[in-house]
Amino acid sequence: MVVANTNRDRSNGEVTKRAPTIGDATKQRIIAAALECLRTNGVGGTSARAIARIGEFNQALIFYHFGSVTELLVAASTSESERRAARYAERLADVRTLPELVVVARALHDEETQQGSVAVLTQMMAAAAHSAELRQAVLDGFGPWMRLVEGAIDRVLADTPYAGLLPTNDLAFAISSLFLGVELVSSLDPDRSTEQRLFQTIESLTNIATALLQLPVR
Amino acid sequence: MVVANTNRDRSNGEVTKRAPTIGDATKQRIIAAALECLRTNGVGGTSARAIARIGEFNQALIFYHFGSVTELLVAASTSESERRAARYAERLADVRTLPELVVVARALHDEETQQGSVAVLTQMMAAAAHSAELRQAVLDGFGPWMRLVEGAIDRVLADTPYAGLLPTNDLAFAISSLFLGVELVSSLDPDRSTEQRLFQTIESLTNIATALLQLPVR
DNA sequence: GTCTATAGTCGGATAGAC
DNA sequence: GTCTATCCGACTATAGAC
Repeated sequence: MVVANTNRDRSNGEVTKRAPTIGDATKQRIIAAALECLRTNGVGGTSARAIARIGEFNQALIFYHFGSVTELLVAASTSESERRAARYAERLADVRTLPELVVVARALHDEETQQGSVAVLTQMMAAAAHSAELRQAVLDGFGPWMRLVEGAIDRVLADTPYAGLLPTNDLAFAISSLFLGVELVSSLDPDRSTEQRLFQTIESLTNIATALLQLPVR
Repeated sequence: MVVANTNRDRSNGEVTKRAPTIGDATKQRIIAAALECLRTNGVGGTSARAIARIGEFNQALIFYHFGSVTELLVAASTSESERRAARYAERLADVRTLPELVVVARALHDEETQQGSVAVLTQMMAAAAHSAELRQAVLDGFGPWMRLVEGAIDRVLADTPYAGLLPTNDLAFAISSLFLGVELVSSLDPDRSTEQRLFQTIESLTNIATALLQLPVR
């Protein structure tokens, strides 16, 4: 994967009337192949040719539709972030207590890991090191995600004496980062024992934490 | 970067008498160039030729000393892990209270980020996706690091009612992962405002947490 | 909008001179 | 132990047929 920049999005011409993320079917197909390529081949093995092989289309299509491989990855990152945000929005919507949050977090973690979207994210972050545009796209993707986490934290704290007293945006950033860190380390571990033990510990400590949350503020 | 495997470590022959990590000067020079290349070019831009250009030595030397680029990265990962462990050992040795731990953590975070070793780690994790050997090396590197964090946590908890009651290995894993996650997200953010705010928040919450730690166990 | 063909560059890895 | 020279495959990106 070598960074390059040429013209972009020739197929859309000057004026875009569609929502930016609902491209035509071909673009979606190319994006899907790019994600699959990142997942299975990594950044180092991700090239226009490798992506085209996976998606079974012609390599030149990538340059026609996206201008360069890097710009395709930017589109793929955005697409992936939206998918993730939608999933978290759905799952976190009903969370109102700490035990619920813990259960949902573990389920999401298992799904994300199993489906390989952690692998994609790792590769995206690595690729981001050499394209400011891609770095921004990946960072922008974290925003909505953290806001969803923050919303869930707000609801969990709503019934406690700490409601409105804690900096929930920092808490959301910390919890999201913790989640990300655990996912990344877990993805290196073949048997995932440490990760499973951590989740068990968290679950068994939840009642203590819940009690702490009911404690009056000094 | 394409994964490959050939013979390894021809220069050491059959019997190794030196400690495994104190290779000769040339090997160290090659490892340093590889790390620099990962930092500045990323996985995608890391090749035998690129590394040799940075270190100003001949490209063939890499294959003579390490057998393949992937095996060079394994050696570089180990070297980097040892460097990190030594640094953390030194800094965490005197930590005995929560406020001390927080101060040291922030200082370490700033140093690691500024020196670009977070960037190297990101690229290593991405590269690890396609070499089981490299994945193991990166994972192994986390072990000593987490044990150092665990030691510090043990000392912090020693003077509290929680001494011996909390699963400090899980705590260490969680805190290390949190640290890693924060570093990775921070490395994407150009102005690092979120990160700095988080550390400020943590510092200002330290006294509350210290008070909580003195609370009797139910 | 999709294809083939091609340009020019860079990659891993080895053989063999010194 | 270090170098030059080389094989050959893979890469990005474009031109131009359909």
